[in-house]
Amino acid sequence: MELSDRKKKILTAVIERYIQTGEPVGSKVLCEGLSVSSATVRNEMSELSDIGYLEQPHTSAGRIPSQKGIRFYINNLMPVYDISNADRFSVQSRFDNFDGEPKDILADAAKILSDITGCTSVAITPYDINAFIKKVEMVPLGARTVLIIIMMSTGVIKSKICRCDGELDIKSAELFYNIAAAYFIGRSSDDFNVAAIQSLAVSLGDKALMMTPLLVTLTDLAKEASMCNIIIEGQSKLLGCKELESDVYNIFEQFKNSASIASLINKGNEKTNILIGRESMNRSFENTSIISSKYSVGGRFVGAVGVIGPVRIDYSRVIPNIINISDIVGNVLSELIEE
Amino acid sequence: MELSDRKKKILTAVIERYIQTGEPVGSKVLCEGLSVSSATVRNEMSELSDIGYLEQPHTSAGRIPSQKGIRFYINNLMPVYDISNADRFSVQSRFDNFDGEPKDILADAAKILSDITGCTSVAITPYDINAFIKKVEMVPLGARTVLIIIMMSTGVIKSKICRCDGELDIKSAELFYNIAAAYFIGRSSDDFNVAAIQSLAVSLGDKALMMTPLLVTLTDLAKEASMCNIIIEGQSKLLGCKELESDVYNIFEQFKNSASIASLINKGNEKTNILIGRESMNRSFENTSIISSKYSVGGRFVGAVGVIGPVRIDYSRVIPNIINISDIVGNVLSELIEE
DNA sequence: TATTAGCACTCTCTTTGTATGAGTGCTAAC
DNA sequence: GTTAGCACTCATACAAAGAGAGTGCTAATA
Repeated sequence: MELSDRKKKILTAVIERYIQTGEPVGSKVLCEGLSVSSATVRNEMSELSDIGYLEQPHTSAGRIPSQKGIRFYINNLMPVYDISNADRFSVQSRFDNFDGEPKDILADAAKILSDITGCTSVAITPYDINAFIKKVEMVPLGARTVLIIIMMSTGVIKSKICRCDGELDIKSAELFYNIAAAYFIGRSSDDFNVAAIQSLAVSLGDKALMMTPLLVTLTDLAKEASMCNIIIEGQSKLLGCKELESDVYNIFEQFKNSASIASLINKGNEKTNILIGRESMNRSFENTSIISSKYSVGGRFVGAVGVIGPVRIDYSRVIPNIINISDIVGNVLSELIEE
Repeated sequence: MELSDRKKKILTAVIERYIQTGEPVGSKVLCEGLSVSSATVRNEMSELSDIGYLEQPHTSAGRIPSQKGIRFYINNLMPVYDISNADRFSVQSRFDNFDGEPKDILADAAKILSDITGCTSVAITPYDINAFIKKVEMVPLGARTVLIIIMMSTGVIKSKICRCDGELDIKSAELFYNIAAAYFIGRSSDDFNVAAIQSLAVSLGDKALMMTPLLVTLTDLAKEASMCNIIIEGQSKLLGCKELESDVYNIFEQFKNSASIASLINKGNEKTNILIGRESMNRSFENTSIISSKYSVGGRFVGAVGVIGPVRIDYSRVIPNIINISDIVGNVLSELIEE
């Protein structure tokens, strides 16, 4: 079902105009740019409607692109712009000399992305199924209070306070570090469970009481540090979208479900992923498009950044910006891990 | 301008019914509970309108309370319920054996508060103008990467990654701890500024290059740990409010301005604070009520929790719940500091 | 055969008019 | 001081009419 050049031109014009204005597009305004009469345009549009690329809100309105039409446009018609070097450097410069944890980098990336695109943005902290614990540290903060710190191979750092039943002496601290080195470092959080920790604790004899809270906290930390976090920025941007008015409550509710959002942003194996409306298979997002781009650390995709906006989002402008930021995030994170 | 008992009864009835239904209240429904005719009620309501306690959306509608009327109700008429012991213990139990940092406690408190009240909730992490640095720690994470940890007298803990120009040896680490003990611990973040840190760094001679990033990071951390953070939970609850429909975008924008929200929640010197609509002196919140209660640590108010909802919020139910949670937060935080 | 002008048709949107009903304010009687 | 009665006001719902935008179809044209 190959489209004629003229049909492609008309479909492109309808979509680009609709994205710009949000209004249905009539045959009259289109014929100007095509040097054919409005009747010809009407005939063509009628056929584009027949194959499901355009639809009519009602008989006497112009045409708006269907989600299927937009999909065709993105796959076949959309001009591929790249962002200017100026824009690229301007974003890059905001990450120069970055000092911080992965989640700070992604929070910044989400903020920048939301500013640039005018959309709600989402970022996922690095998640790697092969992630393992790289380092465990413990810092006493009070007589019975210690801060346990964990660093993952992904660069994720987490810390948590732990309160002990008694005072922590040097012997106990040494024991803790030995256990961490023997049972935790180099392992992934899937490798140990509550039962394993308990049997480990029991084997410690009179030190069990002292060690148990520390080991439980460490186990919790490993779990938390292995989970991916999602960061959402610019939620209020969705409130301005008229076509999302009835969805916005449900969308905000969905935002609380990190796993669901993460799976939408992280979908597929390709670097860049575009979900148009119902393609997300999620009722709350049936009128939104979700555009995301994965970032890689050490040659593996470990997370993604993206935006959520109305279906009539400016794809050709937004997509290269998302890719650019995901590349930068990947680079910054990679440098972070190397050290 | 003392109101007659009957006027008080009528004002109370109008307000409580309006809070429940959101609809204007007519004279007919009111006369049933008062054993007078609707005409009498009308006369009384007319006078209550004259003094500005009630208003009419339009001639043939019933009356709704004005913000002034609600203020009078809260100050003089509202029954003061207390929450049941069952409710109190149920909330208390969610904080038993709490392991975590202050901000985790407040995040939990905000979540619980939002669940209980059905409103958007806000919590402020402890802020104390007299706060000082209690402890500084440093943990090496990589050859050139260290994590610097700071603990404030308020119990706030913050950590930040710092990248050094060279490898950190034991001598440098010792020097860092010495400087921290001499210049940072026991001081507040206001006591040092960039200039002071720079002159300090210069005085270190050949160690300056090594120490500067560490000291800059430490200074940043002290600043961050001294600032109060605000936590907002259940934002989407505002989307359900019809009377806030036109304000919700502006409200969400305001939520990004931590200082503005903090000042609203932390207003005044009383433990409990109620801002009805325009009393907040903030256009975005002219149709919302903000109810908050300060929590104290060591006998001083250092933060607050509260809710933001429509002016027709169920004050008599919400207020005691907020107070209860603020008390619990104060207790949990106080225990945390003691250690 | 592809294109186009012309025209009837459809449907939304806005305006106007009318009826309904809830609730009020006022007046005169109790 | 209280109340019954009634005229009045205003929002809301609904129907009818006109304007406007855009279409689909048909017949003429290149």
